[in-house]
Amino acid sequence: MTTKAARNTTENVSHADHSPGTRRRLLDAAAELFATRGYRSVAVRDICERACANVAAVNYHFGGKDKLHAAAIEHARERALREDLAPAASTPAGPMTPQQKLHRQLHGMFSRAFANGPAGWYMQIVLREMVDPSPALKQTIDDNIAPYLRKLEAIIGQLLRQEPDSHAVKDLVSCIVATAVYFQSCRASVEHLRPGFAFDQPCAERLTDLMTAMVMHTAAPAA
Amino acid sequence: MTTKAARNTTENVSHADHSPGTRRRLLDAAAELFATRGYRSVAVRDICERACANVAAVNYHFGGKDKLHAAAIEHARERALREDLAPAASTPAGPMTPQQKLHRQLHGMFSRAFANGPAGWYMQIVLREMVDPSPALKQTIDDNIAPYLRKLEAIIGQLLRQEPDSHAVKDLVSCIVATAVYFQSCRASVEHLRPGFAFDQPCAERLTDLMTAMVMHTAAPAA
DNA sequence: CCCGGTATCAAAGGAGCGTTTCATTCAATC
DNA sequence: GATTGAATGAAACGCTCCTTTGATACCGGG
Repeated sequence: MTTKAARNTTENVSHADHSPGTRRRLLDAAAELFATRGYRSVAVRDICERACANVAAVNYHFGGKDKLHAAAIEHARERALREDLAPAASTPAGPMTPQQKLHRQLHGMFSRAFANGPAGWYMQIVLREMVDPSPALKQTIDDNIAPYLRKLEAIIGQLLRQEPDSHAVKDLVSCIVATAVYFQSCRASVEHLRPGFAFDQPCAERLTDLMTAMVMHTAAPAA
Repeated sequence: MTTKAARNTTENVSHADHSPGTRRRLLDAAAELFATRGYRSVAVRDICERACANVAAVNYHFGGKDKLHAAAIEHARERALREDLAPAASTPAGPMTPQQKLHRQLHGMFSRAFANGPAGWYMQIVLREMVDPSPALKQTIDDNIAPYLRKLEAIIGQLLRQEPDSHAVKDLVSCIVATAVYFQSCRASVEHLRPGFAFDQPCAERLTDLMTAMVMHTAAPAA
């Protein structure tokens, strides 16, 4: 921290271009590995090997594995915003029905959860965090998960004509999140239980439709 | 040190207390800890401390942590069969509708997942295994999970009038299992996201009904 | 009383991992 | 050219954890 403060006083421009890339490479490697394997399963040595950096670099640039994890989340979030999967669908122009809003939210979640490459890292890290918590679990939840779930609760509460914090609404949201978490964190089990299961975008569409239909049917059940 | 102190003060008593047998105490302690914290998070020392046994006892009696885990699953399975939660409901006398069968299966799963005490250990260990695999993941799946899921697939396939190995059926089963896994393995996250959420039997009933309704509505959707 | 197998115990071995140390390289500054 | 501080690299430290070792206590059969 003293080094960073000294750097900022002398050269306040940007530390991004001053760092010869090691910091950035560490963030990319960390985001990818944390997304695919979770916090505990990834060793600092793994990240440094992939980033072609020395093991001491993590502590030098970030101050520890936990700090790197937090920084990787923010890094992945920015990358996801920049190179989004479906930027075209971001302006549907016009008011959406609650069902459309729901489908849109769920599609955003599942398509990112099943994405390959940097665009999916953020969602995948955050989903992993729920089953394999880092030391900053509560912070991650408050900053990244809770806001998203509140949006879902609002939409589903509207559809069900119930309070967004009722058990009925929150149970549905939990079921949706659970499904995303499951395919993210139980990949080995799913591959053994459902050989040939494809973790791809068509699958994401299928699950999006299933979850949307589940909510809609719960809101307006059959006779 | 607490262990040592406790043992020093009650040396002879502890020895006489060995009546249940070290092996049995290890199995109980292992099953409970594996059920609540998963394979990796539980240290052999934790199990031995709870079982009032020496750390070497695990390797002496079982041959390693992984073997103890496998034995604990079998031990928990037998205990669950012996002191079941709802033995009364085991003889409903008469043919059941597919919906009744489904509700019964799901209630068995969720009530055990939310149970306190030995009756829930087996289900909880097996659900944990999916997100926190032990070295014998595939064996555990084949022996304990896959048969159960095939039953669910048969019932749901019948309800949906689709092949039990179709995506539609298997996706529904995955969603159900995902929900059980979620509340089992994301307890810390759930407690932070839903303060006051009760991991009790009424909650198990609620989720059972929700999952049953979800399948029924998918089988016969509203107009 | 001795003896051999069983069970337990304290202690240490050995591996993996996060972190630290310290020497060195490099670029900018004076 | 010397100096300064950031950045890197190799090695090691400290810790946790699973496992092993060798000694010891117990106990039924010679």
